[in-house]
Amino acid sequence: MTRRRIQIKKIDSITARQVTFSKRRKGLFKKAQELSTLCDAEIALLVFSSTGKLFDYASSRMQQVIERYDQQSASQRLGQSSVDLQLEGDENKLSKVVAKRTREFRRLNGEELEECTLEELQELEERLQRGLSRVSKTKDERIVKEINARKRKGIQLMEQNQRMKQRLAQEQGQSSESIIICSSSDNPAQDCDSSDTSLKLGLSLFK
Amino acid sequence: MTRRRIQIKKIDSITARQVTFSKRRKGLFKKAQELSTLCDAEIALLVFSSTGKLFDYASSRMQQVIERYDQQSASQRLGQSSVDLQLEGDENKLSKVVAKRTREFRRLNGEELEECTLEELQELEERLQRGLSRVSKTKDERIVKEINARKRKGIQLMEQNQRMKQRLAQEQGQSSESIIICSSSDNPAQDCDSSDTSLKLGLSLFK
DNA sequence: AACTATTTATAAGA
DNA sequence: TTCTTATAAATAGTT
Repeated sequence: MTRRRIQIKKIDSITARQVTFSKRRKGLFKKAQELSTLCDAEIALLVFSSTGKLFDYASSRMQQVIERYDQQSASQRLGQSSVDLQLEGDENKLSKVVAKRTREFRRLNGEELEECTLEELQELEERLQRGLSRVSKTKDERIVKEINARKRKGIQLMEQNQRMKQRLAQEQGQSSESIIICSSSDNPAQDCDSSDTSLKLGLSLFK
Repeated sequence: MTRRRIQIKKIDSITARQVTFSKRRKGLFKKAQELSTLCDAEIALLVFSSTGKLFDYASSRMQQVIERYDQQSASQRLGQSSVDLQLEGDENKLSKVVAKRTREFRRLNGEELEECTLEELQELEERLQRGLSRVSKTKDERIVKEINARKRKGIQLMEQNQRMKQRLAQEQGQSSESIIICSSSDNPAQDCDSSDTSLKLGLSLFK
């Protein structure tokens, strides 16, 4: 951007890279502050140098901005229907986020539990219990929901089969062919009730 | 920065502000990308417009950069040893970090639990159970440790008392004064065993 | 969304 | 690192 134009690719020379990093970082932070002030925007900027040093700027409290981002991006992701997510094959994104957070959380426990006071441990214990009960409750609700969904779907399919069987019976009465279409029980609800619950703990069957 | 110089303060005109926001935001993001590429820096940039719209850039995965920031800033805060922290009365820092993580974690659950698949819920449940049992175990160990410490301390104190009582008995045998020093039981261990356990759940007694 | 006169940012050099 | 300076890039005001 001056004496001569440069290519935007990693600078080979370490010293030149450091100099450029220093200069451009300063410029970037200035621009961020200006944008925040001029346009009343909430901005967070995190920069790690190649040597690992952290430089950060936030127009308000960093944690506040990050939390706002987490919320926003979460609701953006929730904006799409879960069906779309699954169709796009992105269903693992959420599970990865959850897993990472959980790992982080456990790492924190593993490393720092010894440093906690009794009060902190009790608080943590209570929170984990609350979290666990909420997760368990949601899981149970989900199981019931999936069972019911399967039951309904089964009933629909059975009804369709019944109708088709009747229709075919009429047509085949004309062509005098035998009717062997639906070999399962004639009670769809019972049919679904007796299905193995462990199946419902596998991947959703209707995505 | 062009036709004429401007003051860096909030732009009054809403439309002018929006135009400037759009232009400068574009410039800022470009600069961020360039810095990342040229200097091999890991960068995250979060921008919320005054209307609440989110614009973000991250040189790698946003979550990854934010976690690196959290770690960095946490370890900066926890750089001092926990002993020092306690001596300086900063023992609450750790509890705050723990609390923040836990809040984050719970928020994630709260917002996204509905979107989880059954498998994710089961995994979460298991992890929470493991985490909970670890926390409970550590808490119990801590309680036993503190009870034992109090018991030892009590025995020491009682032994001291015994010795002093004897010494005073000798001296006061000379000055013929009465001996009313220690009014508690002569069994220190039992004395401590009967102390209210709830006391041990309060602040550490020996920090 | 385009244009352009200026201001800013900055690459190379000291 | 810091300064200097020629030049590239960004952008305020205008159309």
